[in-house]
Amino acid sequence: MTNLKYSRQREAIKEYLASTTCHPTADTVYMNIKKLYPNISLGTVYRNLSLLAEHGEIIKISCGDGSDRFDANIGQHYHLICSQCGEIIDLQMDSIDHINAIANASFPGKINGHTVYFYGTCEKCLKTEKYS
Amino acid sequence: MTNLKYSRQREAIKEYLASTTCHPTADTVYMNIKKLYPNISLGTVYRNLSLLAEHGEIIKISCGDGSDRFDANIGQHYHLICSQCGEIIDLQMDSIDHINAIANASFPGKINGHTVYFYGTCEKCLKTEKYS
DNA sequence: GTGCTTGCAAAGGTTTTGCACTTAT
DNA sequence: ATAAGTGCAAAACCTTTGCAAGCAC
Repeated sequence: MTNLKYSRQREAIKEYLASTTCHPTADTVYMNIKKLYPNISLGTVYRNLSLLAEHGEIIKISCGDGSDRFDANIGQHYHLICSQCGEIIDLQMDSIDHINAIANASFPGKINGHTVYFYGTCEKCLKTEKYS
Repeated sequence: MTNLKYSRQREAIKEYLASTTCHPTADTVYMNIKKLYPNISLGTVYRNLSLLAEHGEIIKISCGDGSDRFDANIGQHYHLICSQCGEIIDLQMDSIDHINAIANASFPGKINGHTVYFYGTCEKCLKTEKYS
């Protein structure tokens, strides 16, 4: 974990991520930062997203749909992946940290964390759904 | 979802997956099926793994480490990803299905499933760990 | 000045796809 | 006979990396 020296590009990436709740992909971040810094390269975006994730300033979401996504919200929260539109939506919900204890109960190793993705239908898609 | 016609290759893939609990990648499946059918192509393996997952005969595990993994155990169970050796281990544990209800409680859409990956240290790595 | 950061382009790894041929039904 | 499956190779896709130049400290 190397030292971080200031860079405008990284700062812009952080700001952009903080400004949205839509969990963009690296490419989406790239497209948006480009508006401000037209010369930024995709490699720089990837490098900074990795660095920021490594330093715990952002979260990397790998939901297995091709590209990873990124989230500046590092507080404890969970995600819903809408089966219809594919969007990732933040869930406000009670803690489910106790599932670690449940998993640990009969496991000979040691569990210290978890990643959860919920699947379902988001509010928007539910409203326009053809089949109730 | 197309009809499935019998094929030796697909049958071999199913059998191989059923014979192991180690959650192989597509490439590992390919290597192993090759022993039986030396001419099988990687494309065929990918096509069949997708088909089988689509039909619910196997599960695709995307833990975000580069390659997807596959599992013939389609019963309800969870996985631990060992932070030290990277292996994926099946967890026998009580149901945590109630987390859907917790997530649903204050969500305006509809939740009907979840994917959980636990992180920690497997038994083997725990034993050889330097720092207690 | 030193070392982290950048842009660019090339390469890497994983997965998908087009095509002509083969096989199951 | 027809539609699904196959092998092969190329392409697509996402991400990482080597390098020389630039910038922060």
